[in-house]
Amino acid sequence: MQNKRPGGRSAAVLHSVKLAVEELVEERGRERVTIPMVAERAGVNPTSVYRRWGDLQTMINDIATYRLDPQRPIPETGTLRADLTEWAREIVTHYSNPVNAALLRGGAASAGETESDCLRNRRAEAGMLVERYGEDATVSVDQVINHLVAPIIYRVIFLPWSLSDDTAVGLIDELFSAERSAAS
Amino acid sequence: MQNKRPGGRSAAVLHSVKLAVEELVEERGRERVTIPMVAERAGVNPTSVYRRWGDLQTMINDIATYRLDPQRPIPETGTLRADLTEWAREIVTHYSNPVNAALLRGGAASAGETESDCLRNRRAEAGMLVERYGEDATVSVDQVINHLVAPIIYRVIFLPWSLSDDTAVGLIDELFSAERSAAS
DNA sequence: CGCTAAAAGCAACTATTGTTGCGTTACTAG
DNA sequence: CTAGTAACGCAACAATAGTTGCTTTTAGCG
Repeated sequence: MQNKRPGGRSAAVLHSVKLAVEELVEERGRERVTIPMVAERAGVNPTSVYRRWGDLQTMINDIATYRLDPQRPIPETGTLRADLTEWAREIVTHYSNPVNAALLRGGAASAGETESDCLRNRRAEAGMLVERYGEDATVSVDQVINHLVAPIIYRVIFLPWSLSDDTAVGLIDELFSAERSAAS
Repeated sequence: MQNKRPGGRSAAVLHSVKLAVEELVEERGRERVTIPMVAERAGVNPTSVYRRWGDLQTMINDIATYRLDPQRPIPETGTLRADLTEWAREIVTHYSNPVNAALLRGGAASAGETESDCLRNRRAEAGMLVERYGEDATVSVDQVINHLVAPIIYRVIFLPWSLSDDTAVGLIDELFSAERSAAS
């Protein structure tokens, strides 16, 4: 994706490839998408795609990783609980979009092997949120991963129909219910 | 996989294909395994594979689904907590094997689209365990999914190095810690 | 502007994947 | 044991994926 000419034609190509990947992954599932297909849909020469990304794996992962903008503002309401609630709702909303869900499932397939992991940014954000409150934090990062992130992601991947708007708040309620100690 | 001649040569083919898939998925990750590759490794004609399963997706999913025998005995110790502990340890152990982890990641990729979901059996077992104790159950199936299954599966897929022998007991401790009410 | 080189396009090619028709093997029912 | 047929193997073929060398366009910079 790094590119010494980020503007003009390159940008246009990138944009249309992105769009094509998203459409195709949603339509057919990641497993049934190929580079020639993407190139045709994007109105771009397959060679350009091969040369920029090398293979499908890399390309889709790359596109998936940056779909939820890592630069976006992170909730900052004053309490950890409210921050996490806001943040979790955002994630649920994001993955309620079938495109994003499909990209996540694709990312899961290559999670063990490649460097790029499409949830890396999410975990970094969780860390920031908790650490912001230092000693006052009543839950640990591990607890956030285990009982907030994991259930959401699990459901997105395997039980997408079980997600609803209040999935996030339900999980938060449980997470904070017992004012549990921060041991993992 | 249904086959009107389950014995003899067919069985041998099935067995060697299974083995080949497991080896290759572990070696190269599911995304980089192809049917011709599997056939060659198995010492079988590619045509046989194409005719039996149709495509890679179906084949791998089929093989992954039955790797943790659905017929195996389910823990029955007398208390829900002990049963779940035993059961969760089994799952962690199972997925600590890189072959199984790789197959799971593969299954995730096609979870949204196909009928066959390689965790279906796991969820059925969770239901059985909890329902066995009826009203006495202090945790709900949903809680087991959210706070026991989900964290394990999430870590298998995205953070395999973070799994250890006591991951299961840690999660069980948290699940039962507050004698939480069985609301989800 | 006008250079320079990075990135895109094109075309010919190779390699791999997937299909089909047909002969062969060998499982299973009787 | 035998007949019937399901599943396998083989070979030729078709379709698709990926590579390479070269030309054309054009972003970025003085």
